Amino acid sequence: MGVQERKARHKEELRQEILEVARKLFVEEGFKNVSMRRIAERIEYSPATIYLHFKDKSELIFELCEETFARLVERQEQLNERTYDSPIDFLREGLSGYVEFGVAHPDHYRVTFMMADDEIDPSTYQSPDCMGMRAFGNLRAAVEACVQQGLFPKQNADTAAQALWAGVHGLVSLYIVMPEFPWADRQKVTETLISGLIEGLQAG
Amino acid sequence: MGVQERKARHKEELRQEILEVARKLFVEEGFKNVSMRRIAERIEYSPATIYLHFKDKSELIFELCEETFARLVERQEQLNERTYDSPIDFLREGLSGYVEFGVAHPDHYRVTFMMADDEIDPSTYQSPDCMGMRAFGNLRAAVEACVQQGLFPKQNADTAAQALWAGVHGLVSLYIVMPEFPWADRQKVTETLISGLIEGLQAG
DNA sequence: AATCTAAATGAACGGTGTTCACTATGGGCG
DNA sequence: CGCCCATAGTGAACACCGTTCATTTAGATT
Repeated sequence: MGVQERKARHKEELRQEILEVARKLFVEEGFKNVSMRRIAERIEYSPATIYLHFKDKSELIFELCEETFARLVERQEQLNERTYDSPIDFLREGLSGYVEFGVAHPDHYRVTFMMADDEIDPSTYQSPDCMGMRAFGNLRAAVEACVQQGLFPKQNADTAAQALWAGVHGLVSLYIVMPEFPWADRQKVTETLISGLIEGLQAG
Repeated sequence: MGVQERKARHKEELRQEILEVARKLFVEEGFKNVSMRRIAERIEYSPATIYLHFKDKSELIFELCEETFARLVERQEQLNERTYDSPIDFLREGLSGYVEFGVAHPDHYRVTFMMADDEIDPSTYQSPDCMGMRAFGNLRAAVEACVQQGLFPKQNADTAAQALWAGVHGLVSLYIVMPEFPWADRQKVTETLISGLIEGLQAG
């Protein structure tokens, strides 16, 4: 009965090859230029074959994004293992890490958090246990810690977390969409937004 | 020579009819579902005719966005005519107006500030005198006033304006892309971000 | 050798933006 | 009036896209 296993292995290999080729196309030429036909050409199978392994294009790209966002989540959880003078330092670290990550993986970020429901399927990309949402969850937890220690007086954890998220998301998405904009100094802008918001939340 | 004028008028009428039909399709069915062929069908001309009036689809949609963003700019400039106790009140008004506007015109906002360069042409959408950029310019001016009056100590106007812009842009774009997200309370989140940031900038 | 199963595909469907050689219309002029 | 020419308009094509499905192919089982 080793035959079935070999077949299954073979199938999994092809699946991985599809992902590999798609990943390469995706990071090198962006979402728009990844087409099922081009992937098919590169793996030397017909386009229809891809549909034996993935429901549709959205699902395929989703896996690539999950893969990449998993690295952000991992990094966030590594941060968790260090100790900090204050939960605010931890939060700050998480926020700037988020921005760095987004800028480093613009296409993955775009697909995950900047695409309309007619291009991607929100029910998969925004499900509570997908990596993008888990990344936000970690951020929320960091805010929760601050609230619990009374560092963000009069703040609700959810509200504060969402405001902070919007802030860093705004940075990332503008950096991605407007690389030619005459930014004052990205580092400084990022710092100003993060520190500004945190101080504002502390002031209450 | 009234003939040429009549012809020119007729041409302008057709141009306006194209825009009108496109606008209707655009707000009712979103960017993705506005196709040159569907516009052509509705104006009862062939698709090729549209290209006698617009360079390409991007330019056509751009005009619609300009039109709409012009209303934001206008509103901002009306704000300018009132007087405020503090330039901070004026700034706050501008920021919440920006968010309201974005949420009210999600498709126009998406095209103007959330699309990649392979879908739209940044050199037109991000030119310094397009309405989107003028809207930011007004915001920047409001920040400048705060800086000049020493209300944002140790802050550079550009850096602060860009941070604030990123903040409100983040709100708008997340609201647009994730309408199903369990927002705490959009009003409160918006308030938290705007007030938080402003207080942070005041604290310096 | 015949049969069954799963993988793979060719060809099509219905769409997209865009271009271009061509036709048709109607005003200007001899 | 009839001819000419500019301009408006178009049909058909190009080169793509995602997706589906009836059909073929290949390989293992009986």
